Amino acid sequence: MDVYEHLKRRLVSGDFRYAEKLRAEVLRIDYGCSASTIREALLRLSAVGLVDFQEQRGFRMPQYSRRRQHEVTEMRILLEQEGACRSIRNSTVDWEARLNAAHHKLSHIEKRIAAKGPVDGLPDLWMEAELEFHGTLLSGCGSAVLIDTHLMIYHQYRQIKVETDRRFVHLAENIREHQAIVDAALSSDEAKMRQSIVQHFERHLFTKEELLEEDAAPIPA
Amino acid sequence: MDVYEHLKRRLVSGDFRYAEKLRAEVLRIDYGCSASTIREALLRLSAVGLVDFQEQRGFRMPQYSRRRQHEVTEMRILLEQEGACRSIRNSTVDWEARLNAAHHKLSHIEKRIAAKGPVDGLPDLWMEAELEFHGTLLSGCGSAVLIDTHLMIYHQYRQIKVETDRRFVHLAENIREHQAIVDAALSSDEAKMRQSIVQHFERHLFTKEELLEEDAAPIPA
DNA sequence: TTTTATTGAAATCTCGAAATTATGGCGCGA
DNA sequence: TCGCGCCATAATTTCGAGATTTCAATAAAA
Repeated sequence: MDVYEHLKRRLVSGDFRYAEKLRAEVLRIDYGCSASTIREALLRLSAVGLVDFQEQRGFRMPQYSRRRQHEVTEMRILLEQEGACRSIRNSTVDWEARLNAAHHKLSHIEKRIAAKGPVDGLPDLWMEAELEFHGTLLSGCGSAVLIDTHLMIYHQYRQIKVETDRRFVHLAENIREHQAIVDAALSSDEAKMRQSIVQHFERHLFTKEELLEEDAAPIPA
Repeated sequence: MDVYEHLKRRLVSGDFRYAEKLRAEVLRIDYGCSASTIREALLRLSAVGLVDFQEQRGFRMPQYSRRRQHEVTEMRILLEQEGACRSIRNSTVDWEARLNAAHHKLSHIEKRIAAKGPVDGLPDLWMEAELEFHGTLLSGCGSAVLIDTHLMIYHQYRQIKVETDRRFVHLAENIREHQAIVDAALSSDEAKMRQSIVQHFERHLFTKEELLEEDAAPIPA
């Protein structure tokens, strides 16, 4: 079993609570390996921002913070706008087809959740399909560096938003917003793409006041 | 001694040649510690893109590639434009002063190099001052995530460009370009800032043809 | 000659124990 | 009662040896 990949999955799937301590000696039991192997995975995860690491004080799931959610969301906007617009500029029929397919799969799952609620393995399927959709959006941009950087930020975002996203509060809006992104792609309209991406994310940004409020006293998710 | 930080420094300072193998058992001698400790540092460095890691095949200094230089440069343009413009929007006297100071230090070193050549510890001083300058540029942007992401990309850029940058081929242009960035900052002119940043980097971008040429046959730095 | 097997050496990875450092409880003195 | 230092316990980090895998050189076969 690949400890690194599996721990990463758990970190962005809400298996750990915010600020929860991650003890190698405890986690080793789940994987039947030594603590060193777990430590190795945790160190790598800390380098990509999914684990908080302090020397001599061990590892933790990151603390939730509005400011961090705000900044990571801003970063997603920046990177997805750039990547999507470059994909449009390089636009191929293949890319459009793949984006359409990814959107079709995603919206199918979203509609099932809208009908039945988040049952079965639907939340996991949704997470997978959502990543696939946003990944496909950038897949035509022509820059592996941009794609990798975005993937890193995407996982940080997922980790911050698991708890709320798993409740699927904004399902109807999400469906509309994803559709708007596909429309912009198919009409090769960069301005519309930029606008659609902002609209998709702006509800997860905070106002200056909300951020300052947090500085005064920590606020749970 | 902090193995991680020291190895990082060596990786971006040209201590290793492109694609050179990094053997933990060899490096341990430099640091007087066990191979596991080196391995740990190398794994973390691989997570931030400064070391190539392949399972069961060990660690390497990354291979040079035009495409990678092109993509990382594009990424720096994107992130520094965004960060610098946000710094301008939040502009404070303090930020302007710090940018001015960082630029003053940098251009002082650059002028000494222009006069005497890259002697003494000047290249190291230059590297430090250049990072300080570009870091200060973003320091007022208000986003730790943007700053951290930029820093990661900055180090990747440095690693790719050490060999050429240490020869200080474009010193005169660099001085002018840094000055243009400071001017844009002091006049709070976002459009001019974006333009100055592009001008500072565009000579490190490649044409489509140059990139395709590399795809046919690998090309050394 | 070219390709495939074999085999020994070298590199990598995993492990559990030892060394180091933090943490929390208790007594002492203010 | 409160603060401070000390000690026992627990957690983290380092280490070197053993197990596994890769690499390279040579031999065998096509």
